[in-house]
Amino acid sequence: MSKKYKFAVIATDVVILAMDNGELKALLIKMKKKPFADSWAAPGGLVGGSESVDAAAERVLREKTGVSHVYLEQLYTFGKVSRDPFGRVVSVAYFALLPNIDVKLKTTNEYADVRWFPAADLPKLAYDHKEIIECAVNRLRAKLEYTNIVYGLLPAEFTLSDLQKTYEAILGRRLDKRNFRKKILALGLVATTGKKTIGEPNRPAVLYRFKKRSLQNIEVL
Amino acid sequence: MSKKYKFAVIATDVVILAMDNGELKALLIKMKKKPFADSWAAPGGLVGGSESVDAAAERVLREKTGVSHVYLEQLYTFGKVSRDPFGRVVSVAYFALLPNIDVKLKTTNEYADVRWFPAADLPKLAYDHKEIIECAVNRLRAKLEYTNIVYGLLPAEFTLSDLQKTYEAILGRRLDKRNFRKKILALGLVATTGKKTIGEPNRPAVLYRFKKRSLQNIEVL
DNA sequence: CCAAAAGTGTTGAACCTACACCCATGT
DNA sequence: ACATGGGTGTAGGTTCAACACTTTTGG
Repeated sequence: MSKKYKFAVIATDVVILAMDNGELKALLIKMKKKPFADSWAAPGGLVGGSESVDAAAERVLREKTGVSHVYLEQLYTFGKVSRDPFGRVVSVAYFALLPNIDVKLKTTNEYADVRWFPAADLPKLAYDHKEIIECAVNRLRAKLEYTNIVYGLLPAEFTLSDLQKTYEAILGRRLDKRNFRKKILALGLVATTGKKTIGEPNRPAVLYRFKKRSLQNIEVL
Repeated sequence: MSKKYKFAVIATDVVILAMDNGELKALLIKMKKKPFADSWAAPGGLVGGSESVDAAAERVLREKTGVSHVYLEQLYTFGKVSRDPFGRVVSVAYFALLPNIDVKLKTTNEYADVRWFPAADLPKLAYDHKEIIECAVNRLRAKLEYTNIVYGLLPAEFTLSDLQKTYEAILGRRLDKRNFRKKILALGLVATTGKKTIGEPNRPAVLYRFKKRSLQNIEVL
């Protein structure tokens, strides 16, 4: 870590988000090493010398959740000199959206634990990870309003109520059911699958799918 | 530049933008070294070992223009393995907005030339700088619509026509004068100074100022 | 007096918000 | 039968887009 030659360690931290029962959750790992023993943190890792930063973020995501081909976006780069007590580490943060919270959590012996936490109620976090996760949630919240990013948090088929609950959880406010459905259908981002939910103790709901599962800028709400 | 130890060089590139006579311009430097001799590029530099990435961007800006305390925002981090033929360099890009294009350009002997170019009509650029500058202009364009970021491109006192020309140049479309003025005044972001322009061969215009010169999220257009 | 840019209101259309009841299913 | 969430329309207010002429100055 020479000052003279201006080399630095580049790390990536990935804020992994998913909906769980109408609540936005973030995947955190519990650290073993001092000075952050028993602190929680977003999963991260060093960027390899012949690996792009994007590829490193995908790798970290895959190592922790086994998933790939999900929504993954670069968030911000955290470059304060003393953000890591081990030395000069610049972290390029990303956030990932999973369409399903039921992933096998691969708990290596590198970490003491891996768990989902409500994004609105996080434990004490190591490094500047509180700031990073808040940054991710703010970015997601902002993008909900002018893109179709929400597709990243929903499975292939979903009800309009699922969609509305996702919006409400992230925006932190209730939306009017009739106005919401009118707006969503008018935007033409979703199509019915023809199928309906079955086995629930109430009226079956029509299942929809996203016409396109790629990011598009559109006035959503 | 060891693969094993995962060290890398961290650089910062700063896209410096200013309005010039109703046109958005970007400050570029002409390079001397191969393989980019005589190519143009956004000003950049290496991040020092005991310097935050933000501070490095401020330094690069100051070295090229002599200015500080202007709008400066982190843009994106470019981390492809082969983006720089000299070796593994990860670049944290920023963009700066100057309220005035009349700055003394400090042309060191490090570069062959320093000049302003229309952002819509750039020369051949070194590295991935075309992508970086387009990214900056897109970010600026997007933020025009939901923040007061435009203050960064205007001097302390300006006319509503100056403001409108700035919007039009960056958005790339004409705006209706009456609707524009109605909207801007309704937002309450600007106040009159009481002064008027003098010495122009037409009716004097009232000079306005921004009430706050700090970034705020507001539905602007 | 001419050229140039400043300044100023209205109208119709589109959009947004608020709001309450019946429906289909499982238990 | 009852509990649960699914599904549907309208009316009033607000906002937006389109549009042309008069004013004030310098030359």
